[in-house]
Amino acid sequence: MPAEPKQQRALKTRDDILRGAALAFEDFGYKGASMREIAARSGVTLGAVYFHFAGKQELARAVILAQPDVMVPKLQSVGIQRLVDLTLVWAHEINANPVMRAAVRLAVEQQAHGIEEDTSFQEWEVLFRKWLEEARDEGELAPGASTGAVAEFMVGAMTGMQHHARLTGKINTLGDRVVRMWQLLLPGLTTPDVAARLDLDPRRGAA
Amino acid sequence: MPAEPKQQRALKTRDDILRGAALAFEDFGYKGASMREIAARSGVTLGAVYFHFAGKQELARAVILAQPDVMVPKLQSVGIQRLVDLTLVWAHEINANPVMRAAVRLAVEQQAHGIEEDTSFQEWEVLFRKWLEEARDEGELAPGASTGAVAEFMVGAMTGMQHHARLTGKINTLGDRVVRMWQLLLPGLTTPDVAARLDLDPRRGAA
DNA sequence: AGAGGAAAAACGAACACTCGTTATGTTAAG
DNA sequence: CTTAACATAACGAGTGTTCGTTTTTCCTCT
Repeated sequence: MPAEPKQQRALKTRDDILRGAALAFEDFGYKGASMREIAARSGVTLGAVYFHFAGKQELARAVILAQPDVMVPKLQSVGIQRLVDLTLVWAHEINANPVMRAAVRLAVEQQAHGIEEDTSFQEWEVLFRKWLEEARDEGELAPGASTGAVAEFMVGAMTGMQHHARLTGKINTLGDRVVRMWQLLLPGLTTPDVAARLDLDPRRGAA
Repeated sequence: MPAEPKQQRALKTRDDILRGAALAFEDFGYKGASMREIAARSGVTLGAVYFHFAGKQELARAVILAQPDVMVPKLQSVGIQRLVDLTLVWAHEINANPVMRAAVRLAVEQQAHGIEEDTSFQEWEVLFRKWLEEARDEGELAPGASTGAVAEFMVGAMTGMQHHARLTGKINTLGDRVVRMWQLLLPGLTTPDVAARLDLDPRRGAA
């Protein structure tokens, strides 16, 4: 951030740029989205973009960091139901918020462009394992389930599902796909009675 | 292919270029890999690259088409075991063959660059469902399982796992991850006795 | 209240560079 | 000597970024 904004219109255009950048990054990826395309989609000129952001890298990082941490709160459920709700909220947010979609794509493409900021992968994995262990403490998990391995697999599966849904153009089916994932996973993850009383309605994602 | 090769050394350099292109595409993606980088990694100059390939698009398509269809044969197993073996061979091939890794990345990135050639997604999904239905015909599947939904999920999960393993730098753990996927999926997919007699050794991937 | 001015914000042209591609030159094989 | 196989150099378009300029906003002083 080369300048702390001191006028309200600055914040407005800064937001416009962030949204425009998200749209461009989502469509073309980091390398494919040009600063001119970003400026065009933001409704501003190149100079304005460089007034608010130091360069392309920081713009991408700003998009990644703009994904709200709103995901975690708002959920008063506990145990596995909380884990389910987390994925449903994630699915809902993905196809409601373009900034979130761009952030996921950028985080996945990252590696070479010095963004680092693992932000999504290890963070999600840690979060998943945390709730899994809480579920195990409440006796909801099947005896053989390893929380680390399950969390690792779920993070990969979720990003893969998002990828698959985006490429096939059916991003709006993400919620249903998440539900089907749970229907497949639950028998091996928990006891039948726990699985039976879980609420798998994708509409739980809209908090 | 702008020229059918008429000398043997031409075939050698053509292979060098294909391998160099695969390495570059794997590291930087389609847009990020420059023709100069490809030429450098191939040990030749730009002119040689353009003598053997018409352009970047065709070079990428050649890399994709170079992935051997060796996956399907060599497996004399049937039913779900065959499906398991298919994923294990895939995992083994991924971290043994750089051309395969590049092909997967290119196929996943495709979309905008006019490569099309879906080659991986719908094809894999069709293949998976085919073996799933064969497994159901042999009575190995649990009554509630939908072959279409399972195949769709597995394709997404597999590409997601590959992505996750590559980003975290642990591509060699792919086989173990595939095994853990099956351990999670099988309880909800088949009957306990069928699951018990399956062989999940990742070394089955090395045909 | 209203003119003056400084700083903030946005503009737009230009720079240095890399890109994919092509044209031309040079070497090796038959 | 002819042509295939490669090397070298250049072109035009597009890239990220910089910079001088203009416009807008806000604060001050009479």
